This record gives sequence, C-alpha cells and structure tokens, in this order.
Amino acid sequence: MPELPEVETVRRSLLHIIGNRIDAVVVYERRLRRPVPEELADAVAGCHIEAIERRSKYLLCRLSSGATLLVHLGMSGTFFVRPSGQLRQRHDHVIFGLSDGTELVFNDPRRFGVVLFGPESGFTELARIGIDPLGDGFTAAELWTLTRGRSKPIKNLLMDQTLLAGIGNIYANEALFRAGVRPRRQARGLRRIEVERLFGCVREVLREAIELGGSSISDYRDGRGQPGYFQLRLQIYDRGGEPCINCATAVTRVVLGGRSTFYCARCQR
DNA sequence: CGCACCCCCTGCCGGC
DNA sequence: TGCCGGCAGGGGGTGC
Repeated sequence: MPELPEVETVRRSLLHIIGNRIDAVVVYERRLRRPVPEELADAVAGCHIEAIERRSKYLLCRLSSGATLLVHLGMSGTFFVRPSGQLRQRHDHVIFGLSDGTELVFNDPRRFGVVLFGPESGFTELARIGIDPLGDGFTAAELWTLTRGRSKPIKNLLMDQTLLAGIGNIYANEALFRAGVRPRRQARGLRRIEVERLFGCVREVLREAIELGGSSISDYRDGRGQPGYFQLRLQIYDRGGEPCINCATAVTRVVLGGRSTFYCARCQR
C-alpha cells in the first residue's frame, strides 16, 4: 500500500503529536519483517518525540534520547493515533502510550512492516537508500545518468530503492503512463527527451498524490484515520482490459519483476 | 553485477 | 455456503 505519497501523508498527519512523551510501550507481536527489538519498550519509554521525518518509505521518529524509532509500513501497515483505553484491535502489534492521553498504534495484518529502534547510523535498511525523487538532488540530468548503461526495464529502475527512494508499483505505472513510455523499455534505450518527460511526470504524480492524501486502494489510512483520494485519479494502475483514457485501447497487463504492470500499447512506446 | 524467481503473511475476491 | 487459487501498495534472499 504505502509508497512515498502515503508515507509522507502519514508523516504530516502525525506532526501534531510532536512534543509528547512516550509513557508506556506494549509490544504484542514481535514477528514483523524484522523482529521488534526486545529492548525497544524500555529504551523508548520516557522519551519525548522531537521530530517525525521520512526517508524513502521509512518514518523516523526522533526521540529526546538521541535515538530514532524507525517504522516501515510494508504492504498493509498503518501507523495512527487514537484515544487511549480502547480495545486492542486485530493486528495491533505495537502501542505507544502518549502523555496527552492518546496512543500511537502500529497495526499491520501482513507483518511485512518494521518497527526498529536505535541510532540512525545503525539502520542497515537506510544504508543503501537512493535519491529522494522529490528532493533537490533529483533532476532530469540525474535521472539521465541513472538510466545510462542500465539494461533493466525503466519501470524496474524507477522502483529500485537503491537508485530512487520511495516509488512503488502504483506510481511507477502512473508516471510511465503520463510520460508515454513503455514499462519494459530498457532504461539505457530511453532518449533524452523521454527521460526529461519522465522526470517531470514522476515529480508531478508524486506531488499530486501527496496533495490528495495518497491512494486508498483498500484500507490505507493516514495517522488520523483519514483515507486518501488519489485512487480516483489513477489513470492506468489496475485497469487491465479496460479502455485507455486517451485512446480507448484495452489496457495491457504484464508481470515485470514479479509485479503487475499496466500500460497502453498505443499511447506508450 | 544484474536479474528472475521465491519467500515472508493475511485478507479479499471470483469461480466453482 | 464453503473451499481454493490468485492476487495485493514491499523488500530481501538465493541461485544462475
């Protein structure tokens, strides 16, 4: 579910809890993609939340102890605030009681997510993160450089987190459709004009998605329980067999890198 | 090194 | 109604 726009939306929706003290932490389920550290509860209790940042699809909660709480939502995770004292829901794995009488909940049915704790430099998952596609470091020239000499399909390049950090399956499909580029094209085969167009479309689709609060395909919600609305603007994702919005050609579905890939054989070359 | 293929896990949907 | 296969927003490991 959560790609860069959804994670960024969650981050923004949680900014209001900054300044809270974490009073108590209860871990109900340690078996996530990586086990929740045994020492997390004791180490985090008593700390204040000083900032909430995002790197790629990871959320980083800066704590007053100097350590960082690292959260990844995987495919099905949610990270949200609710009043304390409510019944634990199915798949609530970690609950952080906050000093303002609310609690911060990590819920994840598929358990592909991550809740880790430690100094930021210690997180191996952040070591190989690529360029933030919304940051200043991402330019058309940079995308051009990334595509040179790489034989992999351009869609796989967009989704390679070691190159570009935060683009997932939905937004890779959408950006390529907007740019008129076929997902299977070899990255190194793209012409300069195509790379420039794709660059603009990547930024545009991510920005628009954030503005609309991300895409709620099934059960995605932000940190306040609100859905996103960008799914209403999806032009190609999950539309296999349906008419292209530009030319009415049936949308093609193929599998690339194990992920469903959608494109219009007429509009995308 | 790149890449195709699996796996992790639960839930949902469609077909029978 | 219920069972089964396929599929899902991510990421990591293996073997070629």
